[in-house]
Amino acid sequence: MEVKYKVIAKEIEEDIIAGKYESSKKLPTVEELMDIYSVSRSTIRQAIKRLVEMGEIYQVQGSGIFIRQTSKEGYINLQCMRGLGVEFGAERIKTKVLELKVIKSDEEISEKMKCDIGTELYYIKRLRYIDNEPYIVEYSYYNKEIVPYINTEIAEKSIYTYMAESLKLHMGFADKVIYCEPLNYEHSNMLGLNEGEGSLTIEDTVFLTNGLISNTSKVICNYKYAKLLSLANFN
Amino acid sequence: MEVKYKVIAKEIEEDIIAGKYESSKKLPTVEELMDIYSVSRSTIRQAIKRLVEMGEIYQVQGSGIFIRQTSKEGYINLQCMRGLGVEFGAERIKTKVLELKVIKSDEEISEKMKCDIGTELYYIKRLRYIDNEPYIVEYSYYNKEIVPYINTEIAEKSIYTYMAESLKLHMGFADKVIYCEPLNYEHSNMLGLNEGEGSLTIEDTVFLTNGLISNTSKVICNYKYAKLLSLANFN
DNA sequence: AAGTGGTCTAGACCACCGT
DNA sequence: CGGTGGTCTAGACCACTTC
Repeated sequence: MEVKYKVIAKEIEEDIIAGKYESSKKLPTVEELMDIYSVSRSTIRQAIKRLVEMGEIYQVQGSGIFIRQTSKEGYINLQCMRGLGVEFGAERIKTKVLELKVIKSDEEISEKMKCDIGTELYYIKRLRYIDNEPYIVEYSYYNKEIVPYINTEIAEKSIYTYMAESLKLHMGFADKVIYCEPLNYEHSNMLGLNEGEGSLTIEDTVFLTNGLISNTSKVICNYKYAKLLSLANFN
Repeated sequence: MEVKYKVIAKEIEEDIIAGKYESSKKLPTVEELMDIYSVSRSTIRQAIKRLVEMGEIYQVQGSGIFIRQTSKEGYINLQCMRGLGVEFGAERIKTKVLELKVIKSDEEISEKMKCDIGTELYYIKRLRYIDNEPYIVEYSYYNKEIVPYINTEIAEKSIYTYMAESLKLHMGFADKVIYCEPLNYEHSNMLGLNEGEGSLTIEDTVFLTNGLISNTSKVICNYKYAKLLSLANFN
């Protein structure tokens, strides 16, 4: 994170959040930013590109760099994986670990996680609350060769934070499949809804930067509270 | 689209689809690609970056560029806006235009489209089928100052194609909010489902490259057929 | 140690927007 | 036409993986 363009992107982002450009909705020009940060054009453009991808700003050729005024409040951001705690603030999220055990991968999971059948996996079932309302039911599998140890205490907090900060794993990217499925009896009970009502469901496959799959999850969301946000581009 | 890095990205993508790297799952090195296309390092890196964003490949520092083996078959891709016809093939999609008229923007829509109250808008309601199964109900509003003319014939095909190719509009990016909502009586009938069942719903706001909003839509999807795909990154 | 991707520089020229 | 972003080049050095 100590590379220049990431630091500059972060500083610009903080300026935006602090309201520095609130009046004009416009950032300094690329040239001005080069002067401000004493770096080359391409470094500025890398920083800007990062902010464009994060949905903070957009660029108009010949005109300038403008602030993108999309409220991200209350939405689960699909572009950038951070975990619920980071997204909403750890104090709003409570987690109950319902099951946590080591299992051996069967054919179906091996297919998804591209691992051998019989590979040891952590299987974790959690119920997570937001502002004390049942929010999601989550089933997840972690490859024990990559994540050698998880206990209840860790699973009650953020497993992603644990993986990144304690295990120093480099998480790279994730595939997410999103669909709607009728709730079964158990899940409807857990979420305080009725059987047969819809659920917003997300299936995640998480890859390390080296391309290995660390975990897969199925997340069943309470449709009353869960809203996702995605920022698309035309190509 | 005639810029070098986009052309190169397209060629590499076609090679991938054609199965050129199927055995190794690995692309040539950046250096080799520079030679192959006779361009500079940064042009190759721009092309590669584009393919990374599209979820085609991933890079591992010190190791190489690898093919990302995610099946995109049958999913609506959230990253890149193309319209259903392009996504699934125009022959699989049929569209029935249920309503098409010019209205004046009220407070609620003006808020969403950041236009003045009273601005003329096209209001279009469509039912779209995939493989002859009812797939989505769509309500959309187009700013008439930007899209001055739409008729039923156009709305039966792809409005996006019309905007890009006939009107030469430069579509830039879009916000998408995704949630699940119980179907009302009318929509359940239209989709051949039961009232109260869930629906996967997407609210789109589409921006031109200059930051103006051309249209907003609410798309109610048949949960039995609609699956979305999103590719996330850790930052 | 060799190979390969990641960051950064300095500079040139092009394309588009607004006055 | 001046201002501003978009593309491209050539080259240097760093960081990580692999052997």
